[in-house]
Amino acid sequence: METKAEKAKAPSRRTSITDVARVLQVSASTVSRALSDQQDISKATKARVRQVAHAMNYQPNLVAAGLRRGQSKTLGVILPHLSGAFYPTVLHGIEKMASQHGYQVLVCQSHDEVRCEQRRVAALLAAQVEGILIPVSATTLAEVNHLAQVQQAGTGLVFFDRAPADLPGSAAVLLDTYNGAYEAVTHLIKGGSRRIAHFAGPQQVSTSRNCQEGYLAALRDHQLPRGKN
DNA sequence: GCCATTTCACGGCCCCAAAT
DNA sequence: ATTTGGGGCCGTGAAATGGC
Repeated sequence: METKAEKAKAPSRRTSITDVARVLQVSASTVSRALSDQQDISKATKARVRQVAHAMNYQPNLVAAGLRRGQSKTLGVILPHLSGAFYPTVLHGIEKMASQHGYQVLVCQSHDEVRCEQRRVAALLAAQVEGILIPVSATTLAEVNHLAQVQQAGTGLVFFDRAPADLPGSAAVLLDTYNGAYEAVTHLIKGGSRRIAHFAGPQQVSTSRNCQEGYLAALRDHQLPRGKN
């Protein structure tokens, strides 16, 4: 019967630093240090290790490294969807900054649905991500227990674009859509475009409630009737 | 046979000791 | 002083072991 050690040597297993070390007849420690370019390894050894590792198609196991370090160097991003221009642009910025700081990014979609968002949050916590960036789904605003669990786990949590109102202690990067809409309408009115300013209804202005409220507040403050609907 | 407990393996990093 | 080796550790799950 096959032993555990023999199973571990199955040919389908991916190449580890132990395999590279065995070929080079050095220790796994030496391979690890050579591949991470530490100073206390000779140039000749580094070159040999890299050559053999490349030839054996070695890929570092980030899970194992994170296990020892106690950090995964991975961030999770949960987006409602990947369509349109906004979220892909934000994701590009997140990945760029994460990469600059040595972090990987895991991206999931919530499909703008709280149940799906809960599953994605659980999966990212299980993957030991160090932080989660998320614009909460449209149906999450009244149901934030899964997000509170992220905080309780000591995992970083940053909202962007949309954030729940009743989750103290969380960080958020938000667009000021209320004041943006208010300022835009005020600018039109002061520029003499009173008709243009109240031509549309709030739902034509934006799907964002904040934006709609800013629009309506500006009309009210400048004593204009609200738009079509 | 079933259940609970213990042991082991996984991959890579860190620290200390030993060799040169 | 520099380079390398070896053991321990991390969290999890599978396998082995023991007791009933």
